[in-house]
Amino acid sequence: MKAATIRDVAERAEVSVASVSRVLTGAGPVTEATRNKVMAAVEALQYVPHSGARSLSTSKTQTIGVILPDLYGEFFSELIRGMDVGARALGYHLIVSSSHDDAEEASAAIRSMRGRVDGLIVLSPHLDAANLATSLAGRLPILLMNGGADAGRPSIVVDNHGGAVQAVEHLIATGRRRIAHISGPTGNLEAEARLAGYLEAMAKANLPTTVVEGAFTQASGHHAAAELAARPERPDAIFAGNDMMAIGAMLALQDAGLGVPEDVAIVGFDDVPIAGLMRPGLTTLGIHIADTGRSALERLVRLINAAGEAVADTACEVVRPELVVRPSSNPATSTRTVSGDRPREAAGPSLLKGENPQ
Amino acid sequence: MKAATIRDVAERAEVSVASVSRVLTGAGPVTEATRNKVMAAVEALQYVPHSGARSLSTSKTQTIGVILPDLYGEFFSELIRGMDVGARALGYHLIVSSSHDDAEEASAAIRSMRGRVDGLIVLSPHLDAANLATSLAGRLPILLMNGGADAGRPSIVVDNHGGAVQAVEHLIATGRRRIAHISGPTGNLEAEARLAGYLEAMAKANLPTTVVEGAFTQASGHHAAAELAARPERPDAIFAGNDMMAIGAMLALQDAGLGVPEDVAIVGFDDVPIAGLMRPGLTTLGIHIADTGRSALERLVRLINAAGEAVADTACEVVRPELVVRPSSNPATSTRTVSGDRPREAAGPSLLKGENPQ
DNA sequence: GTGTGTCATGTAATCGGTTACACCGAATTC
DNA sequence: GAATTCGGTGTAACCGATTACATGACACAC
Repeated sequence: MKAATIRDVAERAEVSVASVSRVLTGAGPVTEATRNKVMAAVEALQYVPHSGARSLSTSKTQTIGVILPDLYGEFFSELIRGMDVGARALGYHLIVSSSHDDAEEASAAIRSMRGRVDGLIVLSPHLDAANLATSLAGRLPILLMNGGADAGRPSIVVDNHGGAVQAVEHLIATGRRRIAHISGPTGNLEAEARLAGYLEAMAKANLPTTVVEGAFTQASGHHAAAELAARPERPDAIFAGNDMMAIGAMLALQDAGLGVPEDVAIVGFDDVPIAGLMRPGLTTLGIHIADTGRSALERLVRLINAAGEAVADTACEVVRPELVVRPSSNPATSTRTVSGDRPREAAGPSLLKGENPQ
Repeated sequence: MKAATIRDVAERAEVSVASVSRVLTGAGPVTEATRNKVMAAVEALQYVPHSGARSLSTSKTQTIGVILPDLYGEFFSELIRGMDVGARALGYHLIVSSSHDDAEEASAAIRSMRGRVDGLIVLSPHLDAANLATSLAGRLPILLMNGGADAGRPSIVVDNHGGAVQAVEHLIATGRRRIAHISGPTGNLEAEARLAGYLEAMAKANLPTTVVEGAFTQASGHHAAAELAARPERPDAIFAGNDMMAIGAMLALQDAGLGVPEDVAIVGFDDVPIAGLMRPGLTTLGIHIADTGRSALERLVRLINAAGEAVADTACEVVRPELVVRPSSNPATSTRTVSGDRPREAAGPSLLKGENPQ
């Protein structure tokens, strides 16, 4: 038994396909009697419009594509969660595509989405991918979240530089002087902005800098911190380029018998959910990840609806991270656990409460 | 400038639309010369076939829908990641839909996917949603991962009962006797199977049982453990229904000044990535989440391709969790950190290595 | 009673692909 | 040399919706 089409419904309801369509889309005038007949037939046949056919005639898909480098790790899963919430609320579907290691793969993914989506959100740390994206996608609305402020294109970026400065200034204010940085991979725009912020803040305070390159992974943070701990001039603080590296670093220091924060203070970046669960809780720069995802999606939908009109929205929205101080950088609270390290439930400003089963 | 259609390409290449289609789909015979002309035109016009139109004539979308209750938490994000990897490898797209609080919403989501997907993977803890799904989806291939062994339908379930028995037996073997269980929410099939396993193993060992109901969230685990810790007959071990509750419980016990595992041992379920990062590392029942997601997707694609043929695959595949012993249940290794608590990088049997940026 | 405007409805073109079928020229077979 | 394949190509029908336009019924005004 094949699925019912609009003609089957029309036949059963003894009306024309046009009337069925009008009832279903809500456009155009129909009598109450017709509506009832149609609805009854729809019910009886379990009819659901075929979205491919609909998209062919309306050239709308009610679907948004999200291009990610990889959805490994908590940052992206939180982001997607926020987007999903936004999409549901606006009646959109979400199609995700990840694991693009290079610009080539990313642009192939973008191309394969033609006719499948009404707009794209692109998170790509690859420098030129953004350019490729714009050239390839034709007139498809695109929202960039690739970390570089690409003027002239609607985009959302995190103030990585400002966040890094905050982190360093916090460490200096709590008495640290030998502050090392574990950076993200070179070539990644976010990583470079955070590194630049670190260097600037250190220079301003006339302190010497130490940088070890990591790869945004927990393992690389572990490795980098182990190396730093072994140096004769061991740092008394580490600012890591993201939380996962900060966590790796924390475990490495603890494994090496060093106290956090007594011997070495640690600050991360992102405020992923795990950050508050570590002991000691991790000081970090909080971005309301899910909220950012949601508002990104909402903005893209606005762009889609405004397509063709005077496109005033090419702004680059900046998300300013806020410093979340936890025991990992705060000697005063080091030994005993401090409340405020389970903020996901209590204090989190996330509007998006979750059931969190499993 | 509108996007190019197949007719534009045909015109520019001076061939018919049929030839263009044949070149692009790889079906049917074409001369090398024709192929070259077509490819040149495709290149020049930046042509990409409109997938809505294609799906209309072939009734295939190369897209798979995933229905989740909510993608909050690490379990689901890992699962999606695995599915995404599998989908990419097979040339499929992934459309996710989450946050369905009840059977009503879930079935609405399923309905809205008609014509949009070639098959569905449904993870729904709602008892009757499975039935609804089958009745609503018509002939759409569906793979159930809803936790109940729904005979006659292809499905994948975790051996929750067996895993729970393993957890309890491990605790008994390491000398614990007053073993409490923090269960998942009633009505959730997985939670109930784990509870049943706990009760059975305890009965077999002639030990008294203690059960506190949680909600699979970290907060509920925290709350439950705080209550247990305050009881006169404080348990010497806690088996939590999942890792997030186990983590909440661990933090609560530590906040109450109790030692883990000296005073109370803890075992979780799922082996989410955080589990190995806690101090002490959390003993848990490991499911290779991403691998499971990937193989689920691969199986669904097989089902899709076999549609119509003798449908032999209605089996219920069982994933057997394996006990991952970490310090939270192992007094011998309690004080000093033990290697093996960063298995994600080194020992993890996950085939799916990730870049893990951010 | 005729003219006019409104409203509900039906007919058919259209969106952009795929593909059954017809066709044609060249190679093979008798 | 005529008959038979057969590989390559083009024409046009079709997938299932939306929607411009035509039509028909009916009410109201004159």
